[in-house]
Amino acid sequence: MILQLNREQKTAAEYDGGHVIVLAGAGTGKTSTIMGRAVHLIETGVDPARILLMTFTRRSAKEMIDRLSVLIGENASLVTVGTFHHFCLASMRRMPEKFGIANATVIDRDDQERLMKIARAPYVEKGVKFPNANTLMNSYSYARNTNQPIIKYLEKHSDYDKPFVDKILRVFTDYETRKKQNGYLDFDDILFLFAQKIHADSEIRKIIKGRYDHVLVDEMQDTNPIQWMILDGLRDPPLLFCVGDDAQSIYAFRGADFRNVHTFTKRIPKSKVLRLQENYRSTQQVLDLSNHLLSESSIRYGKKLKAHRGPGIRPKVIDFESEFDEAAWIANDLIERHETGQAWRDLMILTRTAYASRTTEAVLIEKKIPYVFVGGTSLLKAAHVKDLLCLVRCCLSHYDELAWMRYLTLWPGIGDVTASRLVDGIRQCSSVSDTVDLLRLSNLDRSELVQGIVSVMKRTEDPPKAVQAAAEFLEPMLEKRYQNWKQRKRDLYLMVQLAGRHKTLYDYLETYALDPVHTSSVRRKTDEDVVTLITVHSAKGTEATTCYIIRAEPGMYPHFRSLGDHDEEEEERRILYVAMTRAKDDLILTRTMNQRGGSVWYGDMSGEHSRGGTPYFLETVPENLLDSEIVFDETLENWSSEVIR
DNA sequence: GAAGCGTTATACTAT
DNA sequence: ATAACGCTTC
Repeated sequence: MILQLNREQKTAAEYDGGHVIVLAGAGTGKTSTIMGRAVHLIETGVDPARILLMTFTRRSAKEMIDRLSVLIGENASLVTVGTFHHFCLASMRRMPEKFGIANATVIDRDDQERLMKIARAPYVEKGVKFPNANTLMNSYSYARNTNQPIIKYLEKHSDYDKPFVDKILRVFTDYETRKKQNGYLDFDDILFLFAQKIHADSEIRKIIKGRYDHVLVDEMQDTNPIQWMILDGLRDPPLLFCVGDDAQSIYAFRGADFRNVHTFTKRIPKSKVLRLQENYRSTQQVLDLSNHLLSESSIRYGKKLKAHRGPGIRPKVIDFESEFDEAAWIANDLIERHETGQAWRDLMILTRTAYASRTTEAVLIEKKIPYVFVGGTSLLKAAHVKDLLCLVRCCLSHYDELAWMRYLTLWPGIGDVTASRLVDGIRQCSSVSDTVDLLRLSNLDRSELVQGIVSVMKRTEDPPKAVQAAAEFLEPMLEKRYQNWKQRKRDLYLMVQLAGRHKTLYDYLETYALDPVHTSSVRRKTDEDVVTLITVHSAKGTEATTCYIIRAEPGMYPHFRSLGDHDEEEEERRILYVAMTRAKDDLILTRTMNQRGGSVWYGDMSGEHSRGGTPYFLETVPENLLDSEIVFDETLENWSSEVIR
């Protein structure tokens, strides 16, 4: 297959004057240019194994791999492609002793939060407000990703007094201690440890740098300071080829700063800026609306997307009384379009939050419209799958506190208190078989509890057998616990199947901690003709002929939680911009009169005012850019809230 | 009084 | 799906 590149893209792909940043607007062929770069390098004699390609999301990593293998065949598998986290962890696993991670277990966001909850518990007093585990985790993670002392962050981003800040700092210290005791590695540790070593240890730096000649980076605008440190440590001799768009920076909550792409040439000596400006994806009217949105910002993005494809159809906004009406209308519209010849896969529904799409999803199911949900909860986060995996984890280590807590509390009669007492004992053991003896001797009248452990332990050498044993053992108990057991049971046996792809249980658990499998993506084949229901964050880099942006009402864009913080409000603008620029031909925004919208959150009642200027992004759109329509519910079927349950 | 359990309100984005 | 809270049980 041949890659068609325009002049701008070709210049970028074939640039050979050193480090380079390519500023590429939405739809200007970013991915194609990166692909073009890789192909060009290989054609001019670069060993594919000496190319490293880093992305931010698993989704784009997968897309890169797929496209690369179409373009260059077998050579594609020699190129290192992955997310920053994936690359760092894999590099560290190649020399685990040097990084001190020989026995470490990677924990996901869910486990981090549980651990934080445990660390937080002793500091909670009745009647005294204290940030919840999720909030604490966010602050802590943000501070680490931006490489600043947590105390500095708290002083700047909160109005807590000193004793309160001290208390929070103690929680974080406890969290660190517990993490170390358990041998856990959280997502931030993966980047942090790697960044630290590559800077502090010249021997390690030499080894890792020595593996590559070229480092290609996608979505550069989403790099946070730690990721910058990593790139900094990887360059010279490897050359950087970074691609990004300031207007599409939507990961500030993870420490990214869109200004990074502007300061690139200052930070990296002898580097160059190239631009891609021609949009191939959308029609001009879609871009006019998107351009307008950016033009109202206080930030100058210096960007005006020009369509290569001509004027097209004007975007429209439709108002509904309720989210049920909205969902019903969308379902009807999808069916209509499908009947008139559009493939399901050409239709995409974009949502600001996973939660806000619940109603729409329910109607898609009800109307039997085939769809995939991308973003939000993964299979691995589902309670019953966690139950299964915690039993497997217990069998691998007696000091995995989180796994033991979960497994023990599954049993009737064992709550948090009893479980944590038992865990204290278990952690004193020297092995899992020791633990089995301990549990046998303890005066619990729960001898079945031990049977599960023993039965999985016998099979630890054979991952699918071990996972199957765990599933069979837990089934009777979980069946009573969960309502829609038939569906959930399938997930468990899916996990058994997946175990077949791994040689060891350690490998199995680590793979899915970093790359959680999403229910929908496993249940459906990738090329199936289905509608995509997707969070805007996950949708970056994708496109569809017809796009619906649902719940595009006040309170969503900008999201009400960002109100009052100018930078956050502007990030919300970029989120809507990303959503709009996904559409090729048809852009449809839908709104509801939901509680969160209207004056409640923007007006006097809540007391919250936007200080950033524009309170709601679609308030001030000129008529010639956006058609508008109101749909009353007589025209739709009535949807009761019972449908949702 | 401690421990477990059921009820109710509430929910942003992702490696 | 989970946190916080009040209620029941031992």
